[in-house]
Amino acid sequence: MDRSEKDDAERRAQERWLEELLRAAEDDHPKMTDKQARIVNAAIEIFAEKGYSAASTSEIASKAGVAEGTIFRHYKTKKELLFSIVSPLVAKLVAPLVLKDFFKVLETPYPNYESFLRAVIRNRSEFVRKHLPALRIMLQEIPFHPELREPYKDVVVEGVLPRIRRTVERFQAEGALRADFPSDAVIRLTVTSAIGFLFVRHILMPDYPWDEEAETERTIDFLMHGLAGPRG
Amino acid sequence: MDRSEKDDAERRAQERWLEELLRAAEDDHPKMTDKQARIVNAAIEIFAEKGYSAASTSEIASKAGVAEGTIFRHYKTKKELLFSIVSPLVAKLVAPLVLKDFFKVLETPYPNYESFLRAVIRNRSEFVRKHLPALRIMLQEIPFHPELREPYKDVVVEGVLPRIRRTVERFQAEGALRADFPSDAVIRLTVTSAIGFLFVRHILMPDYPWDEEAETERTIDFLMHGLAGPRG
Amino acid sequence: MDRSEKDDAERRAQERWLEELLRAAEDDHPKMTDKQARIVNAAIEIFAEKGYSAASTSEIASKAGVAEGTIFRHYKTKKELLFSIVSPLVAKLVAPLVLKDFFKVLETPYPNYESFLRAVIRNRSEFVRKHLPALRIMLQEIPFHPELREPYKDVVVEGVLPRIRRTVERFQAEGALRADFPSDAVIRLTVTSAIGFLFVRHILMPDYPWDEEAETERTIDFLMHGLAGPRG
Amino acid sequence: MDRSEKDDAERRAQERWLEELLRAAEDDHPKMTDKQARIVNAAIEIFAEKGYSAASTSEIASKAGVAEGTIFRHYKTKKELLFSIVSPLVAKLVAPLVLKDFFKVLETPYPNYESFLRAVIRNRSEFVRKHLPALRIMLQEIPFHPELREPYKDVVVEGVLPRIRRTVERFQAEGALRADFPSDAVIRLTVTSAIGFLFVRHILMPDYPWDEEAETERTIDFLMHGLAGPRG
DNA sequence: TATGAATGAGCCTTCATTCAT
DNA sequence: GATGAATGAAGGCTCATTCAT
Repeated sequence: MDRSEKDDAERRAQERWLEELLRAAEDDHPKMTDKQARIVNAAIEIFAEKGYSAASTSEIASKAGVAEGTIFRHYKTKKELLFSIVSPLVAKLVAPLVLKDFFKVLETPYPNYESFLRAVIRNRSEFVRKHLPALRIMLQEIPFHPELREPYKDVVVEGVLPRIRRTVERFQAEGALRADFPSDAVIRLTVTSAIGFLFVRHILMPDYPWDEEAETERTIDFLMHGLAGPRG
Repeated sequence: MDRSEKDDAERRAQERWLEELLRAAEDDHPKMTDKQARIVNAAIEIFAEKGYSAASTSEIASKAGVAEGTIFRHYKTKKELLFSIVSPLVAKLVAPLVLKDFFKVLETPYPNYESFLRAVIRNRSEFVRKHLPALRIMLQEIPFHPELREPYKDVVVEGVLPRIRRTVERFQAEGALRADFPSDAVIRLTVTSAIGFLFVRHILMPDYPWDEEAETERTIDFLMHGLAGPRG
Repeated sequence: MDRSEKDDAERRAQERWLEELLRAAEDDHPKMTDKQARIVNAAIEIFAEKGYSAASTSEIASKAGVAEGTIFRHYKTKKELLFSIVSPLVAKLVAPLVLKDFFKVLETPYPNYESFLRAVIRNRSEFVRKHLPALRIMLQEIPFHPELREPYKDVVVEGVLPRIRRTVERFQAEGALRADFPSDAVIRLTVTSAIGFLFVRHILMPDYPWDEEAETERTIDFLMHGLAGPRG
Repeated sequence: MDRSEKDDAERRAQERWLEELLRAAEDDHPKMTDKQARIVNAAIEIFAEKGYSAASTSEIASKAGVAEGTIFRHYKTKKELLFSIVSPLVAKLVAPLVLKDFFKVLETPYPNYESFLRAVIRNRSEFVRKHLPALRIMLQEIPFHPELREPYKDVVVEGVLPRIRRTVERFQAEGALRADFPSDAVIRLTVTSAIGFLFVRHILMPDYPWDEEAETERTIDFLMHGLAGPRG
């Protein structure tokens, strides 16, 4: 009992620490004039509502309560306005993955896939809630703007993925995750389950009376059972 | 042995039957003139490539090798052209769900969640491969066109979902699926895992050297373990 | 008497022949629709009146009696419209200079700088009268559009000028033109006098009651006296 | 010999005196703040490079290193800035013509068309070199701004021209200039030859390796031969 | 006096749609 | 049915000009 209580405490500590870490990687919002902020907010609203291409700068201007020319004083083009919204978001999504400390938690004496998932899912859920409209825009526009993906492609494929793969393989070797799946499959199933949850929760059915805590736990429980190793 | 062999045969029969059923619900292609077909194909290509709003009818016309006016002889508006592509697709996606026979398989003497998943996933994978560009367009445009969702909303929420829920709950009652999850959670996890697989397989990483058969089985295995009941 | 009468006849024949030659190099006007012609005419009028940059396509459209969009069906950009007016004009100005036969007249048994000048000045005067507004535009815009000059630069500098130089030098050697000037100076004085006349006549003071015939002769007479060699 | 030496001395004196006179009519440059001077210089550069209409005040401001608003503190409008550059130039070009003393030289005991031309051409050549970019602008914009010409029209047509005409006619009567040309033709040929030289020298081919002294003399020699009277 | 953010009219250009042939 | 010239509204963007600081 003593032992597992201590473990639990450890795990909770881990989770808190990771959430801290993730949260820390997010604050920025450079100084903006009042007008600029209104432009960005109006743009987010309208891009989210009708899509980037179908949104007109004149509509954005009038919703922001500024002259159309004012938009172009702050952003050279409509596209630059879009990118000013989406780029930092993509950056913030990738940021934690490249933090030196991000995966370190899994190398602690009490490594724990479950705690890790919990921390990440919670944090990302908060993140999604906070940036929902801009994320909608990002999902819509990323397919049409390679410039948004390009800078991160190599980082993810060559930097992040191998690290995750190694981590997963260690868990598999230790018997914590099933070893009959290639590590890539484990990653895929983990990620789609987590993102699937966030997508359904925040985008597909945001108005469903979610018990977020419970649903998060269920998703994790489902994942852990689905991926459990002999020891799991 | 005899028993399980018989069961296996049954299951395979079920799967085949369901795949037949799903496939049968798909053939249509109303009579189109050659020109019309070229217009639609060009539109699919260009909508997929740059999005509906950013695509121009003149570009579609020239890719289709017809005059611009010809498009408007067949489709009153650009939007009607979009809908002529996307609407039948949405219909075909919903169609099997409302087939009287679709869930009947689950009421047979050898009900089997796993077989059911296998049949559905395989069929949808084939479906996605066949309609990939149009599905891309659908995913892009559905958020901006309630008219595309509206006709199916009630059917799904009031017709399909309750039926699935009942089915899942029967499996839970029988101990085939875990009963500690609400049926909605079971459905959500099932659907997001399946769709997640199809999305990664066909849209996110279509060029990855997939072993489709194996990956499908892994996804099902993962799901079954994640959702296994005491008997599972 | 006989002799000089015969010479005179020869010279007149030469002049007629050269004028023919110059005139022949000019007819084109590719097929244009009525609308296109109206657009071009309106553009010429307005470009001439207020300059290319200060002219607006909407004004051109309304003067041409067409919709603004119609302009851009025929000319991709406003600049292309400008060039469609000016480019052929520059071409036509250079064209005679590169004709094989153009300077041949000066190699005939009765070479005659004077006749040559007369033919050229008369023809160019007619040319200017015919294309006055477009020439105005050309003069205005050529400094700002190297693309208009570039194609002819080498042709003139390497092809035409040396030929003129040789011709002038032959006249100088024969004593028909003064030999104490470099050939380049002779050319410069000839050209500026001729163009100066055309400029004053058609652009600077088009409303002055010119006796064109007399003034042309005076210009030639002035030139011939100014450039006369010992034999002249 | 004595006589002609004395004449030559007279002539050189005349030339020097006239050049003095012309030069004296030019100094002005009203007091300008440093900023204003930078604005004007930047404007000259940019107007000359791309034309008045195509130049933007913001580009001028940034080249001048001042804020955009600063331009409008000194010049109510962009046009006023243009005029502040061009108007004084036009004035300076006309100024010598209306000087009481300007033609007086021609009424001295040793009147001399040639000396007069030499003095004027030299002076204007210096003038052009000094004000080249602004002169370019003037040439470009004068056709579009009657306000620039208007104030001088009457002065020139009614004041200056008749005086020149009288002078020329006196030379003709004296046999110094050919009398078979109307005085207007003599004036035209003189002016276009002189301006033609300056134009070719400074604008059309500023990079040609001019021997300015020799070329000026040739131009004058050419003019004098072309216009020589029986006595010339 | 100097600034530069803000303005909004107006520019060039695109585009869905119409219609005479 | 098919064409493609013509349309004109609307779009993104520029620019001379104003004004609070």
